[in-house]
Amino acid sequence: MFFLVYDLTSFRFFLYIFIRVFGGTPMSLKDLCASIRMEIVSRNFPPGMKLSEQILCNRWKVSRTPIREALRHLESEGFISSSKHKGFVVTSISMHDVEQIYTILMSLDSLAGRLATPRLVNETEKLESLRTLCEEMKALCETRDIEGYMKRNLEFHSVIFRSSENNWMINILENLHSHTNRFILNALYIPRRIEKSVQEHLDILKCIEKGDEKGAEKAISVHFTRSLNDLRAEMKRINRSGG
Amino acid sequence: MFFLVYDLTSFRFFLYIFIRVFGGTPMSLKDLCASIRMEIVSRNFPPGMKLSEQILCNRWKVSRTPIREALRHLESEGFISSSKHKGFVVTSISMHDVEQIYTILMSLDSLAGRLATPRLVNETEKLESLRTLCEEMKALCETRDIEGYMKRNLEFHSVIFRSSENNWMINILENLHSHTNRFILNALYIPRRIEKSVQEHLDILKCIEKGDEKGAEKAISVHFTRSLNDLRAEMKRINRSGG
DNA sequence: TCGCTTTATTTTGTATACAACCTCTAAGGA
DNA sequence: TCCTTAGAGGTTGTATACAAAATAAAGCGA
Repeated sequence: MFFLVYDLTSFRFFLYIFIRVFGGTPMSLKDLCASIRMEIVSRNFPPGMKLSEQILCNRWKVSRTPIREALRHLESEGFISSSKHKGFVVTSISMHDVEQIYTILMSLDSLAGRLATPRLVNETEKLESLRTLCEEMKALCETRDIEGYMKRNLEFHSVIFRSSENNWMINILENLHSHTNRFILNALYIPRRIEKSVQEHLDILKCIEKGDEKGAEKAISVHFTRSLNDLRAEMKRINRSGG
Repeated sequence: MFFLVYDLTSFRFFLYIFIRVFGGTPMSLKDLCASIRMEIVSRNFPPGMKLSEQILCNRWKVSRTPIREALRHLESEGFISSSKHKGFVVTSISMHDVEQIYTILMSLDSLAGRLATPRLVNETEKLESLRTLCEEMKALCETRDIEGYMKRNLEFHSVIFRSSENNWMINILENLHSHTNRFILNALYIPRRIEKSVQEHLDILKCIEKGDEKGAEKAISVHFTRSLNDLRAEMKRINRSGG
């Protein structure tokens, strides 16, 4: 069936998927890493879960050697931890971690925004995608599709910091964002918060469109400060109702 | 000989060293990683060097499995890169990378300094070690012991950012600093620069002693900005005399 | 001598085998 | 009944074997 769509530019992609689905060739280490990481970030592999090598082997139809290499990689990214002769466990991410990460994001993400602004001003294509993401967020906010909203939110910030053209910063931010995402999806982001968040994204975009570096920096910093504050309040509320 | 010191609480430690020195048991993965990383940071394994698995196996007397796991770890730390069926190569660090890293350090290291200041004010022990490091730097600056100076310099900043008690930040900064160190040792840090640098460290320390968070943040930011500027100038000078 | 092709050797990628260790269970004694 | 402990079973850590790919080398023709 896949072989009929010859005229698609994405033919190679479909072929790739075909091969993956029917298990023709083993996955590359990078794919393997990405797959396991996705399971963790999506909380399919929840915090504290023991990752048995044998089970992972069966699931991805490879031997323990590549599995272990992938796990070591994820370990240094902070998604899992290992202890000798006891194996790998998915790390848990606490509010304490989120506070620490947000402290970094307030500083780094806004710096990335400042660096990205002059590079984004003339990139009509990327500006357009930022606008689209804002509109989608607005719509998803009204239909209360939190999952979809969070995805766009991450994408919005990614587009900006990737334009900073500072690869060291990009790597750090991608890693940190994936960790916060891991927590936030769990904490069921407060619907009330989202309306304000949409407006903050529009403020950021407005600054970037004007080429106002300092403004963008400030707007991003404010956005993360407020997000953290609201997250703190929400955690308190959950803890009160829970205890 | 080691077996006679039964009454020492550190008996197990000596036994450990004994075993290490005479190669009785294989190294732990962590040790292996640290060893290879040290070789890279110290430029014993220079940028561009092909890391043959077999040679590393012979050197550390372990099989390819733990070597590969260690290499994968160093890969995700950015010290080496790999491509399929071609193996591992020590990454090169360019002035471009250093510019990017310093951009991050200006922001993150000063943030860490701000967070660390209130925690350091009452830690007389750590303040004392910072003072000692400053004095040692001054002395090593006069005897023109660049290597020794750089070691104290890194230690000085490490003591500060480790006191931030933000583990995510500490991990990031440790990694970034080890990369800059890799470059700076190569570039033969300018002797003229060092006098100014000593003074800047004293300024930072003074702010911390006073508990002046904002002052410490600013001083660290200034320090890194100037360091980068001087490094830029030095690179230009080298390139001129080289070309 | 140079350049191309084909073969041989080396090196990496993956699977498997074995050893070391952990954990759970159950038997035995108090 | 509870605690301790020996042992079986299972999991991880490391070494090795084999397959696949890349590099080096030899052969061959111009």
